[in-house]
Amino acid sequence: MRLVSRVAAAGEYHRSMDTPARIKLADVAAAAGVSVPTVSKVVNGRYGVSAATTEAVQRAIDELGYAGNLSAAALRAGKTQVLGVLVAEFDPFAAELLKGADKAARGSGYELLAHSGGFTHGWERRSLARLGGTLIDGAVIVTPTVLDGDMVVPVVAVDPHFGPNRLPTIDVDNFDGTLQATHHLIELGHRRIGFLGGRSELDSAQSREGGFRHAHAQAGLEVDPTLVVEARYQAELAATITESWLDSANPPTAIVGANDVSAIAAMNVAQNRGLSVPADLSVVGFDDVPDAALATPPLTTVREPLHDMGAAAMQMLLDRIDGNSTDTHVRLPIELVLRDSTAPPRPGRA
Amino acid sequence: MRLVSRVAAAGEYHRSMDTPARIKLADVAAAAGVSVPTVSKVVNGRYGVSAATTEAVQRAIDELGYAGNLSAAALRAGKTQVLGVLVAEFDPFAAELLKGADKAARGSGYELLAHSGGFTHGWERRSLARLGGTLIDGAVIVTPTVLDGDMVVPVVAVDPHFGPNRLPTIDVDNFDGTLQATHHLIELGHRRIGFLGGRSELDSAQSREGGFRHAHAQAGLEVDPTLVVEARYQAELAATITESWLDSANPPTAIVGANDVSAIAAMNVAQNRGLSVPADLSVVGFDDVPDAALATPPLTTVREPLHDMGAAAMQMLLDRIDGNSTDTHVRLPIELVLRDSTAPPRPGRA
DNA sequence: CTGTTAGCGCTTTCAG
DNA sequence: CTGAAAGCGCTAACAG
Repeated sequence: MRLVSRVAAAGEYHRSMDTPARIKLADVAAAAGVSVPTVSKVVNGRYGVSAATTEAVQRAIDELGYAGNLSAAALRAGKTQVLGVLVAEFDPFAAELLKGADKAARGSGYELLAHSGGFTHGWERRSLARLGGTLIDGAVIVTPTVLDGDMVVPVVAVDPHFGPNRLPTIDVDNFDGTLQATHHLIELGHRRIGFLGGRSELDSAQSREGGFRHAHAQAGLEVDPTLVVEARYQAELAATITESWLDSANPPTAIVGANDVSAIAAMNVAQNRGLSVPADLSVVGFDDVPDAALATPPLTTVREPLHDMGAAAMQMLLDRIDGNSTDTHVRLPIELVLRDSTAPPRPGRA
Repeated sequence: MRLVSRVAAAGEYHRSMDTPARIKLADVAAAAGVSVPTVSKVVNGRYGVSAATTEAVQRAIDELGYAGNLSAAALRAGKTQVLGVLVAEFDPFAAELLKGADKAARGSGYELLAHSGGFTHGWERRSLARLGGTLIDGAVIVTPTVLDGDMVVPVVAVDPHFGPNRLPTIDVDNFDGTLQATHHLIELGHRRIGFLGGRSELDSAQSREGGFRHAHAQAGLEVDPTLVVEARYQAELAATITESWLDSANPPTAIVGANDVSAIAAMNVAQNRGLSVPADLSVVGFDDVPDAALATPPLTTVREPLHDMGAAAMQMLLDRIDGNSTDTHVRLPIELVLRDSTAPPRPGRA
């Protein structure tokens, strides 16, 4: 007997040295002299507890600093008043969306949890399965690549890489983006324009190429097939393709990148060859990531309203959860941001 | 017997209509023809499972797309291989830190969960209590104001508003920041410089005021007591104070804001009075939030390396968890970013 | 109004 | 090597 209690005391002493005891419902119940379920009712504001008891429990809660255990509550109740924003990684794109989503969620009665699922294939599905249904009551998923069928919880996708037909979606008019960008170059006088395409299996990439082609058609221009190559949104590929174009007998005077990364890579290649951007080569990007404005020269590009997209996605999720949802697709406007990487072609080279 | 199975079948059918069945360990076990604990062992890579069984289980997992339930696992095991970044809200400051933390966590074997606790007093403690110990194995807390004593899980604070003595901390040299900013103004020729102070109860605010004063001392200059006023990091207060300074008989020719918000408010006040910034009034801020660069004119300010701070905090947390931790305080360098809101004072007014 | 009972999905002994 | 039993902290029924 004596021994046991001394051991216990030692254990507690040790614990208080590093990790203090996590106070739980049972501790509060003991302190208030009531049962565990009663405390639970008070915590969750359920009816059927006397004012006196409520007050006693509340005092115990405050004194002990009880804050609950999300995992346990989630597991049991199946809902949590927490919404998730699921991303592959916290990159600039995702961070911006997150800010918008946070703002939209404010005051909704839901807390926000953002989760980065890593780069592995199928992160969308895995994150959703691991968190959905217990930890989070719904999710905004950012740029999912694969995600089919019914979900365990309400889900809204932002800029999914597979048309807006499968999931409630927030996206931008990718077609219109490259349309404007290409139109801008044509208006400056460019006639040979290269297109560094995205990942052709993705919906967004196809739309962006479509806009590029349509701008040419509108202007009565032919698209040289050798000037439309798939750079798969990657810097290295974009650089290689740009090299080969500039090596050719009849190089383009301007390039449209399907994303900023490709466009910036193209600028670098040109500049490393002693060419001037935009005097010798004009370049336009897509996305307007922070790097675009910081590039030398600052990159003309198509801006997506990231902040608004995050807010719109969260709002749509909230609507779906409340049940008063009708929208299934919101498309936000893009905007061509003119900076210093575009100019008329050199005389005689157009 | 017969009845029971028909009821079950009906239940499953109905469920597949809206929310598909959440597959659990038991489902996998049934499919693989083994017990639940055996599947658990396979999932967690424990020893003591035959190769044949492992393979069968693995196949069932893949087929069913099992992904586990974080809440349940957390509740039982007490650890999750997930680390948290706790913030009051996902503002630009927090988003930037998050990116850095994400990068540092990559490849560590931990996933990242970011949580915005809202604006309520004591969000730091509540978020930590709700998530700590079950959902997350450790946390980086951004700009906590109150947080004492021992924590339930390893914790690292970023830019806490109370000296670096209580928690492992990542911060910047606030003193050096305003020192450099003020020195810059003095070098330009300014002699009457106003200081829009922060919240004086906070450690960071005191250091920033200290740097301001020290720069004067170094230059052999007196600080006019009427030119050091507490704006509490708030735009409205900063505006009011600036108004009164500009109304005075001997107004300052330059202003140092304890944060960018104050500085930008001061610029607006001056410009609304028809004064030119920087010709009539030079202004310097602190933080380098995105608004600073976008202000008119772009604000000269003290930049904190947010990205690096997030990464350093995560690294410190990882070290603490691994036990091979020695550092308890890392201080990152600030940098004075010269933009267009500072210039020499008008001749004869210095 | 309060407490007892049961169980969410998972992991951990510990028998077999 | 495998399964049966117990329980993490909490909440939803129900009984008292």
